[in-house]
Amino acid sequence: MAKSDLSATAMCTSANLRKAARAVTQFYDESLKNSGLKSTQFSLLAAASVAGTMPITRLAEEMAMDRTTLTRNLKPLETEGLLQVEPGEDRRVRNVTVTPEGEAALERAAPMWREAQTRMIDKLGDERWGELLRQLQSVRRMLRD
Amino acid sequence: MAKSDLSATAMCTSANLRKAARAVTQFYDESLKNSGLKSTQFSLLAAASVAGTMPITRLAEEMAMDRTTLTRNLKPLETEGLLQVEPGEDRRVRNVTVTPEGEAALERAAPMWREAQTRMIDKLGDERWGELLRQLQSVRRMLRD
DNA sequence: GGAAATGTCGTGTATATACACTTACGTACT
DNA sequence: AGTACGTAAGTGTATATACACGACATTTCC
Repeated sequence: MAKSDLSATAMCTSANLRKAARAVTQFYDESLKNSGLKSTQFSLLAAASVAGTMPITRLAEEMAMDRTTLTRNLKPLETEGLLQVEPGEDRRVRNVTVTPEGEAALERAAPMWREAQTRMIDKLGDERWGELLRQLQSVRRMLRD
Repeated sequence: MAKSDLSATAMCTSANLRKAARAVTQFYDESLKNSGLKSTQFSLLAAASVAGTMPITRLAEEMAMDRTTLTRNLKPLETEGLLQVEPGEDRRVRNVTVTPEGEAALERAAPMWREAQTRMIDKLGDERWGELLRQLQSVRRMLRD
């Protein structure tokens, strides 16, 4: 690869996505600092809350996350008592449920998340922000097919 | 946070970015499978190659990555002999340089990366892909200011 | 010339991410 | 009943990510 070929650095979809994800995650983490939750944990907890009781594999699909990654990510939240993982009827399955403590933690964190979200939208502008979200969803949809 | 409030899951900029980043990184990793490099390593090596010899902190800024993260990410590449980290004139500084072996590894991986990139652009369409990249760069620019 | 401030870096710790492999359960077929 | 296949999940291993802290080098300022 010639030294002058910038495409793999400047144009790589994957690298650009990760780069932006790092920057934005730090931005949200800054706001969530005093919530006791990181962005990743807040997202996971919120997703689990909305989903209700749900097997690990299905929740992993929702999050576009490897199943084994989810298993590890559940650990700290489970330790904190924010969610529960219990066997289902089918004893192969383990179901994830947000505990009342988990819901309370979400309630506490929500305003901080909202503050970050608002600042983000202000910075980007409503228009551009909406477009970005559409693009991201579009990407995921394309990769599923 | 009410159970019906989907905004923190469906609309969170941070969560959506990470989600897309996971999906796309896996997509690129699939293509890079036989290169011996992961997406992250390929990007880092490519960035270091383009940058030439450069201190860790400066390279970290280029990559919008925490300095200490970069330090850890350099390890496997250094172990493989793909890059070198050496003290500079200013003895606080440690300079990163891609070795000839590293350049060779980039050459070998480049076609696989290009294949993923092409498939990606095909899937999204030129128009939408360009728009996505602009959005991502826009986000990073906004966060710097 | 020496103290104080600043700049560059590594490590300890904790979480996030995913692949390969294994284990255990359920279902269908004979 | 028993085998074969498929499904759900955990673990081992390796890398990615970042914060708090401390070590050491340079610069600044008296």
